Amino acid sequence: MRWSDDSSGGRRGYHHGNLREALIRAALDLIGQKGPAGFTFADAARMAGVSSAAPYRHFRDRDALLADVARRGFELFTTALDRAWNDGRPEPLRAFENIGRAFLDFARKEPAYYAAMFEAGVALESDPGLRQAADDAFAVLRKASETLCALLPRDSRPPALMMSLHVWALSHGIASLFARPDAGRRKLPMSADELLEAGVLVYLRGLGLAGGTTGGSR
Amino acid sequence: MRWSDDSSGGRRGYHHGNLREALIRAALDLIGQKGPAGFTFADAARMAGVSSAAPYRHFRDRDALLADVARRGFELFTTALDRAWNDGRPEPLRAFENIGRAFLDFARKEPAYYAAMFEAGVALESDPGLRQAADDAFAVLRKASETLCALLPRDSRPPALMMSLHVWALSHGIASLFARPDAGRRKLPMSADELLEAGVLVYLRGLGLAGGTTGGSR
DNA sequence: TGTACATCAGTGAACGCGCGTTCACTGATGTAC
DNA sequence: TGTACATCAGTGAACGCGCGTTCACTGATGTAC
Repeated sequence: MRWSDDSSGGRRGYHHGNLREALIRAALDLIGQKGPAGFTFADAARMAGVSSAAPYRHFRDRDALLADVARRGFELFTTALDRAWNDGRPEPLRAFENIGRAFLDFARKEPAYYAAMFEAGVALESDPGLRQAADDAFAVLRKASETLCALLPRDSRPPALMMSLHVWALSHGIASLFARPDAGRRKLPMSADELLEAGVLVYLRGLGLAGGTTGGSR
Repeated sequence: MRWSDDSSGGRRGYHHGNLREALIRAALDLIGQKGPAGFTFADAARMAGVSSAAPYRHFRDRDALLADVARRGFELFTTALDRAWNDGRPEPLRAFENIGRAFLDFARKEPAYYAAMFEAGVALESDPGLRQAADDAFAVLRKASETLCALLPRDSRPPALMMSLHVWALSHGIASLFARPDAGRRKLPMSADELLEAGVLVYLRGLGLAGGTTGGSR
């Protein structure tokens, strides 16, 4: 056991003390700068201030490190979504929209994690717990969808799984097209947040879940 | 001028005759096999059967080749979407759904193009005409959205641009999560096509555009 | 119809570079007694 | 409290490899006259 909070790369002698963490932080930095493809094992070692052989004490190879980053990303993602949902408070519909905002927020504020999770092509099997972590994140949205569905009369309830897949896909689509660092690929008439919120509202209205008519009354 | 249809790499002597095309085909092959990150200039040259210096006669560098692939991808994409829309025939709503199917179809059948277009991180400025080609593809969806919007009474028309962005994002989200070679990341209770069609229907209903109530009547 | 010449699209050898990986090693740490 | 020892997490040198890129070159093609 050791001081687990050796802030950013400062060596304490021969032993690094927290190389595993330092490598992960380095990976995040590098992915943030050059994308998941541009990240190399050697670079991460250099950034952590160790020799290029050192990382092998902690990760089988580059992919193992990436998979670990992705897993952690999903864990943080789950926490963020769960906090946004807040058990459906103050009110399911509003809480549902909060999930959407949290989704985009995460993509924007943690582009490196997001890239490792969704764009690095990491196989979900490459790390024990990665698939589980990804499933956990999705489960938040699924649970929220179920809560919303339960508000409808029993004979007009859409499948909650389908609903959560739709919202998940729409959120990811908006995030990856419009809320990433390489954004500006297309300039929008509104923010990504507004776009997602509007989309989810229209969708929910289509399910009979959100009030209002089509017009401007909001 | 020369026989432009020298099928797949067969040299005809000292001059290749169609190296530019052969390199693009090689790039598509390689991207299809190993993803856009795994594609290298040298590999493309090898696959086309020329020395590693030859590609420089046709492309400034690797990125220029990728950008060209992306541009061509968008051109094919535009054609596919436009054909699916078919000027709104036989009936706008059905034609609109055909666009969605064509979108996923393209992602599935041309994963290499799709990756170059949406996942390779190619800057839209890196090729003259790339941005235009991307805009043209989007314009098909936009035009279709406008046609649908025009079916609504003037005072309850949603902005067509917003509508097309929603459908574009949903389509891309579903394509990139569920309709790619690396799919199986999550197994679905329905096909990607059905998922997208259902999503678009719910969305359109939310706009007041598609008939039916929420229940199972379809 | 032939010849000279400009142009073009290739060659192949060479270079520097950085990556991934292995290896025997060694300094630091923790622990048994 | 001290000492011997096992374990662990690093080093640093070395390797093979493939990539990107440049260079002077040369074979093929097209064209002017």
